[in-house]
Amino acid sequence: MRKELEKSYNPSEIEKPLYQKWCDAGYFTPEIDRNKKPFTIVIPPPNVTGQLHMGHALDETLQDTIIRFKRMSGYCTLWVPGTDHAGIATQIKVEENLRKEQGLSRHDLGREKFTELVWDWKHKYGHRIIEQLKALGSSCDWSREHFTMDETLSKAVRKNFVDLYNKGLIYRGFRISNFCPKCATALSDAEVEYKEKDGSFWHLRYPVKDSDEYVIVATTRPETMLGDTAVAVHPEDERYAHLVGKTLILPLVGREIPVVADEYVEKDFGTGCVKITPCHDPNDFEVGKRHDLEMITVIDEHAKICGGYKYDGMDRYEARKAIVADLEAEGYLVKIETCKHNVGHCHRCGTALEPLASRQWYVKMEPLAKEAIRVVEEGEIRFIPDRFSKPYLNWMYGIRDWCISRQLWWGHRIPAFYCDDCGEISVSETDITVCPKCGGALRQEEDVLDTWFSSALWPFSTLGWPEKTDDLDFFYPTSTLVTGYDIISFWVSRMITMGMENMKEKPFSNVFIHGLVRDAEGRKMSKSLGNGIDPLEIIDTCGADALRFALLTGNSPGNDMRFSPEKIDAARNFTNKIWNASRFALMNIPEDLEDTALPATEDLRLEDKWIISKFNKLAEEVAENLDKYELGIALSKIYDYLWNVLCDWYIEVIKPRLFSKEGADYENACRVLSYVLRGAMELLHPFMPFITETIWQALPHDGESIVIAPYPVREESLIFEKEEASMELLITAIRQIRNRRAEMNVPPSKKAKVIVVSSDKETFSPAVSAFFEKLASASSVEYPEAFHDDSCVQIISDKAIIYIPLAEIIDFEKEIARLEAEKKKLISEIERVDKKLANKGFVAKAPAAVIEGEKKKKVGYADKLASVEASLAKYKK
RNA sequence: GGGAGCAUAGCUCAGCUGGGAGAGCAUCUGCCUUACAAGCAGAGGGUCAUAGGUUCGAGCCCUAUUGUUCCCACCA
Repeated sequence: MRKELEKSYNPSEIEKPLYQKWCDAGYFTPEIDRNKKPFTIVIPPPNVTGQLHMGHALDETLQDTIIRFKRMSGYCTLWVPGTDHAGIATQIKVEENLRKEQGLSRHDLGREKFTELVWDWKHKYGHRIIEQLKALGSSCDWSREHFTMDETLSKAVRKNFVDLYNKGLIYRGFRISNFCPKCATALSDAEVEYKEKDGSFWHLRYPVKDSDEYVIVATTRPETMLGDTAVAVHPEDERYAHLVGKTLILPLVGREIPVVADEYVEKDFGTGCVKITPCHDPNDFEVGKRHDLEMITVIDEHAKICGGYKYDGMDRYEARKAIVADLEAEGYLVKIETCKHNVGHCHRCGTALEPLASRQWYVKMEPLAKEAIRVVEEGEIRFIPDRFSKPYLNWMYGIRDWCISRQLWWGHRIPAFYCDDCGEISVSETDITVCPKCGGALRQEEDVLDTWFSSALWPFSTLGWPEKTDDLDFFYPTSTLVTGYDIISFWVSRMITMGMENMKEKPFSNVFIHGLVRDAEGRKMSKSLGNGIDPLEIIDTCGADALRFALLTGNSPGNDMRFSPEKIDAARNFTNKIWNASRFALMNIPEDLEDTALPATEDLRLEDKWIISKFNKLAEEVAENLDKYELGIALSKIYDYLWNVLCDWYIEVIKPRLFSKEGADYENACRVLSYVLRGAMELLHPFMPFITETIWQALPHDGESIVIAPYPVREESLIFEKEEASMELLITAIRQIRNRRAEMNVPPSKKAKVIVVSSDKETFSPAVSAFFEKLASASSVEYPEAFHDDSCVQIISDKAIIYIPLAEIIDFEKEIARLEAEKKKLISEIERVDKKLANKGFVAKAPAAVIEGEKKKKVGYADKLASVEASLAKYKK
C-alpha cells in the first residue's frame, strides 16, 4: 500500500515506529543460509552504563551503513550487538554514586553487596545505550545481543584462562606494575597515559660508611629513598670504580646499602650515580634482581608511606615534603633543579600512577604475538587505511607481558584457587572447593580480570564459543571490524591474538579504522570541557538520518573529523530537499501507478535516457566506493545526483510533462521519475535508512521493505552514452544563457526569443524547445541553418551558437571586450594543446586515450574560436 | 629517542591506481519561477606549505626543509 507523504518531514514521528517494524519483521535477524555468503560485524561493545556520544554515533553509523549495503547486496548479514561490563569505569561510577547518595564506600558494603549493586546499575542503565543504538537506526540482530558478563561469555572467559594457564601462557608473577592509587588496582601498560609535567630534580648526598666520602644521587621522587637498597654506578665509570662494593649509609633511615655496578646506569646522565628502589621503579626492580638486592616496599596501593617509618600513613606528596625537609635539615640535600618529566596517569581517572612491586597475573604475550604478526604481515587481516598496520606491528613486535589482574570487584573473578595447606594453585573452569593435591580447603583468587580479557574473545564468544555452534561455524571469521584508532592496542591486537590462539583463524578480515569526532575547534569532545554535542539531541530535532549524514559526509577513513552545528544544518537541508522532491513527485505520479517497470526504450525521451543512464553509472560507482570503504565519497556522489542532477535538472525539465497530467508522455515521465527516485532511495538507504524507507514505501515499489530490497547495480542496457552527451550539451547551453542574462541583469520574468544555430541537429531540435522555455526564459526557440543579427546577444556554447534579441540592453563595447577576452583565452588554450601535441615524448608515451582527448579538445577550441572571431568581426563593423 | 598523520578557496574538508583543481558552509548579485527561502539562478575566490628530484606530464611518486597534530618508548 502506498501512502501519501506528510507536508513536512517529521523524523521523530516516523523513525521509532519504522524501526520497530523492521525489528518485528526480522530483517536484522539472519537465518543461516548456506547458499549465501556470510557478512558479519561484531559491534565494539559500548560500556553498559554509558551514554551514546558522538564517537559511538560515528562508529555505529559506519557499521550500519556497511551492513545495510551488504544486506541489500545479497549477503547473509549479521551484526552482533552487545555491551561491555567495563570493569574500572563502571565500578568507579557506582562507587561515586554510592558515596554521593549514601556516603558509603564499597568496603562498607562488602564484595557481595557491592557487586549486587553494580548489577542493579547494569539492569537499570544497560538498556539505555541499547535504546540509543536503536534510535540511530542500527540494524543489529537483537536476538543475539550479548554482555561480556553473560553466562556464556563468562564460560568463554574461564575456558580461555584455563587453557592459557595450562599451556603456561598465563602465570602469576612478582614484578613492578603500574598502580592507580585512586582505583586501587594494578593496570596494564596500555592503560597508562604519559603526560609531561614540571617537576624537580632533588640531588641527595649519601655518605660512604666509615669514610668522609659520599656520592650524590638525583631523583624526581625523593620519597622513594626510604626503599633504596643500593646505589648503582656504571661498571666502567672510573670516577666511582673504587666505591663499587663499598657500603653507604642511607640518610634518615640509617640502612646500610651497597654500591653496585650495573650497565643500566648511563655515565653521562646526572651524577652517574643512581639510587636503586627495587619495589618502586621498573628499572630498579631489574637491577635489584640482577644484584640480589633486598626488596623493600615503602609505598602502598593507596600511595601512602608504609613499612615502619615515621612517615607511615602520609600521602606520597605529603611525605615528599616532609622527607625533603628532613634531608635538608640534616644536610643531605645538595640542590634542587627544575625539570620536565613524563608521569604515567591512569587513563580512566587521570590520577598519577605509582609503580609498585606486587604479585599479579600475566599473559605471556610473545608466543601469542607470532601468529598475530603473521596474519597482518601476510595480508590475511587488512587495516583500512593500511598505515594503521604499522603501529599495530610495532606494538606486537615490542609486546610485553599483559598484566590481567585487577584489584576490583566488578568483573570476571580469576578462576584460580589457592590451597593454604599445601600452597598449590589450581585453576578450573568450574568453581572448586577442595584442593586436588592435598584435599585441603581452597579459596578463590580475589582479583578480577582486565575488562579487555573478555572483549578479546568477543568475535567468537558472542557466536557461541567454546560451544561449536552453527553461528560460529557460519559467521566466523567475521568480515569487518569497525573501530577507532585509539583502541588498536587495547582491543584489536588482543582480539587478533586470542582469535588466532583459540580459533586458529583470524577473527576478522578487515579492520576499518576511523578517527575521532572533535568539536568545531578541533578539540576532543569531553564532558569536562562541555564542548560535546549530544547526538541524541540531534536525533530528536533533526532525525537520525541527518545525524548520520553529518557524520558520514566528508569523512575519510582513519582521519579525525570536526563536527559543528553547520554540518547538521547542511544535513537537515538535504533531508528536507529529498523530502520535498519526493513529495512533489508523488503529487504528480498517479496513485494507481503500481508498476515499477520502465517504459520501453523507444518510448524514452532524451532526458529520460540521460537520467536513467546517469543513475546506472552512479549505482556502479557507489558500490565501488563502498567496497573500498570510501563511505564519504559514495554519499557525496548520491547527494550530488539527487540534488544537482535529479532535482535541479530532470525534475525541472519534465515539469511540463508532469503538469500535462495525461498521455503516454506524462505516464512515461512518471515511470522514469519513480524509477530514478526509488533507485536513489535504495542507493541512499544504507546511509539514511529512515527517510529512504518512508519515501520508498510511498513510491511504486516491489517487495515489502527497502531494507531487504536489492541494491541497485549497473544495467548495461540502460546506459545511453549518446543521449547523455546530448543532454550535457543542452545543459551547458542553458547555463550559458542564464549566465549571460544574469550578467546583463535581465530578470527571469523578461522572456526573449532564443535562436540556436548548430550542426548537431539531433541535440538541438524542436523537441527540446521546452527546455529553453522552462529553464532559460525563452519565449520561443528557433533552429535556423544560419543566422546573424547585430542586435542580438551572441552566446558561443559547445557545438552551438545562440542568439538572443535583447538589443536594448546590449552594451556593445562590453560585448566586444568580453569576446576579445574569450578569444585570448581560446588562443592560449590552443597553444597549450599544440605544444603538448608537438611534444614527441608526450605523443610517444602518453596513453592513446589521453592524446585523443587532447586532439578533441583542440577541435572544440578551434570551432569556438572561429565563432568568436566571426562575431567579433561583425560587431566591429 | 622511534613512528605516523596533516599542510589544497575566508572556514571545514574531499581529491581512489600521476593526464587541465572540487564540495559544503561563508561572501557578493538577482529571484516569492504553482516541491522546497532549510529554496532557485548566477558570480567571485586557490603559485595545492617551501626547495629540489623522477616523468612527456606532479596536488598525487621520491628526497630534504618548515609548521602542526597524534601514537609509542621513556634516563634515575
